Amino acid sequence: MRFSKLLIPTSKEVPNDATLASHIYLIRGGFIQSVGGAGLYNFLPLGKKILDKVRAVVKDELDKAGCQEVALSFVTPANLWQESGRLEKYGKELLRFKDRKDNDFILGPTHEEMMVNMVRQTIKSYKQLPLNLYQINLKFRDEIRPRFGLMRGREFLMKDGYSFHASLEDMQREFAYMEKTYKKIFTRLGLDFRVVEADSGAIGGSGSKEFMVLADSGEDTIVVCDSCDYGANIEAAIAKPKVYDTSTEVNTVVMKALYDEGKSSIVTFVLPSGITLQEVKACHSVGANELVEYDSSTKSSVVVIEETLGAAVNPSDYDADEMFYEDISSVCEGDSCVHCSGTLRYSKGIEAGHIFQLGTQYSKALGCNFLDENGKSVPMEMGTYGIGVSRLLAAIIEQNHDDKGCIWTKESAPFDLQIIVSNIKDEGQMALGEKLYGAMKAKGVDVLLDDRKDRYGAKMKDYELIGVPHAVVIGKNLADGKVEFMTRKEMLKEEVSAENILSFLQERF
RNA sequence: CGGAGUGUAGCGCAGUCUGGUAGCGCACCUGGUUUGGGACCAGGGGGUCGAAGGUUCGAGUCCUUUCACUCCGACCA
Repeated sequence: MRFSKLLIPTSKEVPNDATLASHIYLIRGGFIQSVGGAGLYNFLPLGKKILDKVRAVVKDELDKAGCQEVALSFVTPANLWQESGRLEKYGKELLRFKDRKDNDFILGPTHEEMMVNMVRQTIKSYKQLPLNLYQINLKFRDEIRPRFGLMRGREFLMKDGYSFHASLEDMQREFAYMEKTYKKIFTRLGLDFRVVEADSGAIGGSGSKEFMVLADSGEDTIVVCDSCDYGANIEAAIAKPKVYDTSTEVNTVVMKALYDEGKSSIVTFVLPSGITLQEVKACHSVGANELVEYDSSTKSSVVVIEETLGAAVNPSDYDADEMFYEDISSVCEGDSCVHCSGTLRYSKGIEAGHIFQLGTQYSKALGCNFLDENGKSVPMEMGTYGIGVSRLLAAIIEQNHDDKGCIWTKESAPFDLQIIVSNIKDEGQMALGEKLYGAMKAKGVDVLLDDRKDRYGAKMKDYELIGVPHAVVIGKNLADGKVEFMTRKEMLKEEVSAENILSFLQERF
């Protein structure tokens, strides 16, 4: 590709709403463009190219793992969501609309219903199982507050996969296999990540693991052990129980627990003083949909006591209809790891993938059954597996940038090599540039030739901003028979003689 | 949904208090000079001032309504 023909509006100006490096550089580098609607972006040629490369890595590994790609209709009939019960549960994040005949539709934020619908129409026997289907398609979530560019957009590209099994054991086998496959994907993309135990949120299900790209700008707090590979989202993290006795001071937190159909109850949580309530754990302990702040002296109907307090509290101090012990504490930095007694630390992560053991939640609700060996009709065991493909672009930059711009990893780079001709009016420089460009292209190397009229400085700034891994600079040193080979990371420059540069490149690429 | 702000050229902003010819920087077009770290000179194009209504001889500016966006918070595979 010739730079002079490329649609890539790079800019010196930082968009005034951008705070994250990925947001700033993706816009400044001309990869994406704001559309004006909150959380909506256009992908310009280079952004689209990177998106496709990341997508290709995901697809390649999944296909190798025996998954099959499909494409589900983006517009989803609302009645499927009615069947699963999620139409009410999902709330305002779900974009709903009507067609001309006044039928209800939604834009899919995730496609369990659609995929289950597809499978229940085609799979009837255990002999057809297992099956792992996925798609890489646009999703829409009407986020309360979209922000951070591609990190939390409303429209985004997600890979969502679903597996169907005749037994729980087979589903768990596939779950473990997907974890392995995901590790390969993130490793190929050059990311530093951690697999952590997670809360499964609105999708539901039991076992769930998140793939966290480690970055200070991440929105999630994860707990990691410094001596083994234990990691968990703060919402699901556990630590080695601490020991308390009757001298321990306790605090109480009163909250209102909300349930389906507008039901609610007042709950008192009892914790050692100095320990914060982990709201997600607390929410699960009472089986509620949500906990909200509540300040009143009304009598609580339920009392939940942090389980490690044990005999350190006297249950008769509390008056309630129901009382039980449960782990409701936030893990603190410095706590001990349950697996190896190592020290736990907080870290920030970007959730780039999430895998769940769904079980039969959706297959039961939607009647996705098959006949087992005994001719009995039973619901399929399911797993579900997501990767935020467009978010990965942001995650790659969050982890790979400097104060000058992007530093794309090998498999995500928009080009393999950039050839910078410092002064295109210098015939010698331009001729060598064209020669290298032609030779590299012929070899199948994806190369960008900067043949613009601009000066050296402008071209270098754009090179640094765009972040192609390597470049050849043909400039005034050509008069002495020398050119430079540059590596974007650390901006290392190697002097190579103009005579040898072609064979040098032939060896490197 | 609470709190705070902002809507003026593709982008970033001034002008609004105190009503009187629509401005600046970047980007863009033409010509010339320049070519190792975002060049310079000269000339030029581009605007329903978010929208609707009102006050006024006259509204970007004042009043009313409305829409959108941004930030902080709550929320969130």
